[in-house]
Amino acid sequence: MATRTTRTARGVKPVGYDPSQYPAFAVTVDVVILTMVDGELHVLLVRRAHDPFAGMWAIPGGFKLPTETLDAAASRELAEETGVDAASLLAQFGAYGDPERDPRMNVVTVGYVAVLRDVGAIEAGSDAAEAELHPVLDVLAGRIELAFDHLRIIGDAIARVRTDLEVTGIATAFVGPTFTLAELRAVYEAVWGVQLDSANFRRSVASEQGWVIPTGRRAPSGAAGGKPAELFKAGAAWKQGGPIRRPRSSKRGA
Amino acid sequence: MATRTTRTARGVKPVGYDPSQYPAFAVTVDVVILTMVDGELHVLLVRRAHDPFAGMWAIPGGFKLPTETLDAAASRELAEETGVDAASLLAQFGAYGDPERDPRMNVVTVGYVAVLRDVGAIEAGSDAAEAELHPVLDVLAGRIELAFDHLRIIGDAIARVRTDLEVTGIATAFVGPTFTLAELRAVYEAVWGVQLDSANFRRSVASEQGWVIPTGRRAPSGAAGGKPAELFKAGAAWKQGGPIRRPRSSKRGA
DNA sequence: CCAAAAGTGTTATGTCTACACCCATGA
DNA sequence: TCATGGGTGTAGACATAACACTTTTGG
Repeated sequence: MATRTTRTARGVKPVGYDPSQYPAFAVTVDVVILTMVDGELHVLLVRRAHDPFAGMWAIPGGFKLPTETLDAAASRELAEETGVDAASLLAQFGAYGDPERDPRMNVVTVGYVAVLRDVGAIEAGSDAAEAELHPVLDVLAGRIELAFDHLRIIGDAIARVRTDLEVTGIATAFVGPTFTLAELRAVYEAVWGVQLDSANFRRSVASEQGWVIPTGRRAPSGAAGGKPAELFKAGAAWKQGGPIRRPRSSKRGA
Repeated sequence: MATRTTRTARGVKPVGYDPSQYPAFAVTVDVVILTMVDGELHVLLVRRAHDPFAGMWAIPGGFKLPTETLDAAASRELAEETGVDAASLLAQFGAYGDPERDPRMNVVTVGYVAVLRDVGAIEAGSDAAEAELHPVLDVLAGRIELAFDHLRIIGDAIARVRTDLEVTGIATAFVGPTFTLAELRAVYEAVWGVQLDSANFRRSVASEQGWVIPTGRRAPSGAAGGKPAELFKAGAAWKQGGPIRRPRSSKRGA
């Protein structure tokens, strides 16, 4: 029919293509950088120096260049912000284009989440007044004033990480190249807000092959003593998902 | 430090905001419309009438207007394409911005997936040469020539639906307002590419309360006879996820 | 020796799977 | 009455959860 033909010609892609004829947007990439500090999930925020939203906290981000992919833009932003060069840690989780999300112009932003260990060390070397780690619980509870729609973006990032923890091997990104099972378990507990039995956790991860590989070395005990924990490195099985299923009913709240 | 301050001022959002100073992109929304036909997952494709990629198949889409949200743009596209007005069925799953994805201009597109019943009936009323349902297996196998990066986009949409089937209540979107358990089970089997035991499926869905609500009515038997199946409608429990867990090892391939 | 944390063993309780069997219908 | 698909029952395999117990460290 005529309407369908018209729609197809108009809707799928423009036929005549004077770019100025189509609405122009700025495209940015925002990166939610998550890390564990003292068994609690934290997010890296930067303080805005200028209006709009001067003085408020925001997640780092920047413009996509016409010559780079979205993934490359996110990778570049992550490297500029933390010095970490690890594109594999980045996962795209959403796009945001509400008309009023930036008061100055039409901006569509694409959200990426990066899960890292030791952002603290990297970040501590720079001006703490400009970039800081905040507990995600504080952020999600609204106790931190966030610029733009960044509260929503961070919330979506957390939701994504929660399901990715079960479906992908993202858990190993939170820990270092070698880690104890307690460290790995703390990741699940912090992200899901649950308490996992250490004995059962060990069985799920260490008895089946491919998840963790013993290094033979041991981590030093804590200040209060305790048996030194075995150090593992991540196996190949994480490519196909995670060994831990999210408990269906959690005893503790999130 | 100076570098960080500079980065923050530059990276997060522009301070001076002459829009022409920042790279301009066209922003489109593409909708992957999925439906079940004869127990097989199908995707709605439209044939392109003009270059580039004239004659090839593509997923429907169109430009985002500066005055609407991304969700609204997707909703509008879905309504224009199928006549279905159901924003709740739409789920955003990815953004695509490779520099060369559109040979004419810088286009960033945001992918949405819509899961519907009876696209067939709607689509049959219009010109079949312009819009057609194709089995996703054919598409993913590369047997259909697709425009742009639409093969990748469709692949991502399927991957999203596969996990959403376990995590969200999207399964009910494939079936009508009332449905038999065999219809619902066929959704899982088609999307996951597995065979589920009908007896065990019934137990998971119908013995626990909140998933399906009996209507008292029965569906007519098929041509070969058989006991008429009970008709159910979806309960409220689907808001918090699905009752069926994806089997860890599938007997049949996907 | 004592507290603390790692690591092992054991048992009860669910959940998943496979399959046997009965029920209701169209041809 | 026979084939077909809906629906119920049930026993074994498997997974999960809970917790007692042993091991190894720091103080």
